[in-house]
Amino acid sequence: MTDKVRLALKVRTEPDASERVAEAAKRKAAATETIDQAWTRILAMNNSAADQERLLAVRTAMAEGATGRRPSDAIGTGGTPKRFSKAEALRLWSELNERNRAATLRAMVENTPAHYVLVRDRKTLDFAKCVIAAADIIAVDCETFGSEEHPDGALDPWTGQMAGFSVSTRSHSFYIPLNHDEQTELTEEQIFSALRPALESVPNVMHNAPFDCKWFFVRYGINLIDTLRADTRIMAMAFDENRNHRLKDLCTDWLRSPGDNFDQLFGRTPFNKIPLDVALAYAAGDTEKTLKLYDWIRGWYDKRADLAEIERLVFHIEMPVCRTFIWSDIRGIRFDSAMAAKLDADFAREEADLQAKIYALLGEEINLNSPAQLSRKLYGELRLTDVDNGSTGVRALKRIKREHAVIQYILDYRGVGKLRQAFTSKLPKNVKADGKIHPWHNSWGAATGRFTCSNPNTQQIPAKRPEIRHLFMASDSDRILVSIDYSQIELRVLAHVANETVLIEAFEAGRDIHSTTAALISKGKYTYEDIERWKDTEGHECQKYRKQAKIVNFGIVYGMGAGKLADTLEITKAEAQAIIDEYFRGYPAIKRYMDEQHAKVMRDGFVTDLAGRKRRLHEEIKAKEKWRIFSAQRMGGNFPIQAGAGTILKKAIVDLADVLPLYDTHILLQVHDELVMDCPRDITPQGLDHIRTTMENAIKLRCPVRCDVEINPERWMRKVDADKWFTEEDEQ
DNA sequence: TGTGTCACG
DNA sequence: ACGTACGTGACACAA
Repeated sequence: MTDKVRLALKVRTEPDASERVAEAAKRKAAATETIDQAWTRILAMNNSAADQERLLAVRTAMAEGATGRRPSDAIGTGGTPKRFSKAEALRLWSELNERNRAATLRAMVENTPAHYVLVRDRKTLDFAKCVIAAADIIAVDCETFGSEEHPDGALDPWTGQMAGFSVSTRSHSFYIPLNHDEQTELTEEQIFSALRPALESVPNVMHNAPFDCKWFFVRYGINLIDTLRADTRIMAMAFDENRNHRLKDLCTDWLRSPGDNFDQLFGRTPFNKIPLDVALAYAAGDTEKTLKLYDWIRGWYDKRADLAEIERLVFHIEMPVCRTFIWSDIRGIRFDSAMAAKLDADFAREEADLQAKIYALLGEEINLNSPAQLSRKLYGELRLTDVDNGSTGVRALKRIKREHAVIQYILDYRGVGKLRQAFTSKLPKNVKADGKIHPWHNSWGAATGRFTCSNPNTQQIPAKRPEIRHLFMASDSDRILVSIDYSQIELRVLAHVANETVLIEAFEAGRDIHSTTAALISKGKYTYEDIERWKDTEGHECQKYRKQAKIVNFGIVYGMGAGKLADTLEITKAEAQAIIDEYFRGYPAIKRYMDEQHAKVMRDGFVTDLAGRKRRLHEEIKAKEKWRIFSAQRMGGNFPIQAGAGTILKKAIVDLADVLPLYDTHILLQVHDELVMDCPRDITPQGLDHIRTTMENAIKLRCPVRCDVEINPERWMRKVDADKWFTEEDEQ
């Protein structure tokens, strides 16, 4: 028997054996486990919040005798008892829910409060108009649905439809149907001509405002953005960034009055199929709760003086930024679908070529996108060195590149496959009828206060391979894309919060910060000037030092230790430790800062950034697993830096609101330390300077803040020299 | 639905 | 004495 065959047998037989053992254990457990023990086991599993809630409901229902195991579920094949599983419990929940649904809906309709009003005729419309116009604040929410053609339309104002919307004042809650199967006496025209003035003038509050604002503007041209006072999701984020922020759950936990759950009530029924009396009871309740939640949070601001900073953050930074990016997303960014198709075809051909080469080398057609299959092939059959527990990630593969010719092909295949799967073949699907991509910026998506972005995520368009970014274009031939990014903003914030004079002086002198650190970790072997002189010389030690310094500069911000640094730089742990020691010796205030932050997290349970944004880690520091506590300390060190950098950019966005209109310029995208804007082609150097200095002066630090301006006529990241651009423009 | 991988800063 | 890289979203696979 050859080794290869023996190994193949081993690989195949082992899981069988372990499966048999597991199966026997299960049978034994089923024979001995009581239902209470089963519940303890299931509830201790890593369940999603929704599942946990459902499981608890089933347990209660079981105890009350409202449901129970079916004999067919309790007995397996051969008459052996089957143990009670999570899947079975969730099946029981579905059954219970289905049984309860009709009754719940009936009860909801019967108990509809008297101040809920269904707007279905002239009289109720006039009443709604008067009540809304007289209100000091309203809550608004819309109900949407998709179609056969656009199944995701319920989430997409560019392809879906609005079933209706609800508006709450402090006295009444209205539901105004627009497109229900159940007809009313009113047309969309009648409804909006009556309500538009009131809707657009009274300050409003919403939960997840970008969603509803976009629907109203894109579908009906109703502008609720300029009068948007608050988004209760953002207010909730400012109160507790760790929890989920669904309206229903916030109401349950904070107002102690549970909200209705759409899925639970309606399942997959599109909202336009919902009877109007049910729609009223559900939708009017949502806006009423939103307004109550808003008042509840405002109440805390009034009660607690220490929340003044949070209140300021919400109303003077977050809400203006949120409003700006609702407009940005509505405006959208032009996308070159034809070029994308061409690029996609090129990538597909390249991918097929590589795949053929790989199959020839492997002698078998495995699925290369399956980590499991690839891992078995490389480490099992081919017996290549498994450097990272069977991982087939780039890092592991790069290290065994010399062992087999196929590795480089696999890496290339991965690279081109990623570009095609994630970008050239997917981005065109996000293009709407106007030829533009309308991303969803979530201005407080991350716990650190950073933006997130989705559908598509324009923050993760490749930067190293610029051809994908080139697909994003200026809106018109007389306009250009201008991208302005903060230079080394996180390291500047670090210099500021740590008050590290060595770093501050380097920034003041305009020195390259990686070269500064490179000189430092070379232990005096090279000066800053040496590094700068030799950094681009292939193979020179200065180049190595600068490369290491760059990784250390970023790594320290993340709380990187010697182990990870050694891993990344492919040096010994002792060498890595020596570099870190040298770094902290040269930047003593950074060491002090990190120690202070770690102590602060452990003492207070939270840390703050320069605008009072908080990261609460109370639960983490109480964890019994050491790694979670270490992780919390790293977060404590990293948060003020990452959040601070994010807050500077947000403050800049607020300040730019008064500047950009002067130059007919609009923000299109945010990529953490960068803003991509759409400008007139004839914008002046003075105009760009004004925009740049506004960003640089957004928040004063102990060191200067600098931005770089890139001029991209037509395509993102296809930049031209600014001086040349302006002199040539003048000649025309 | 969770996991692995990989794109970004 | 020991030991640790932060924050995201999207895709394909495997169950």
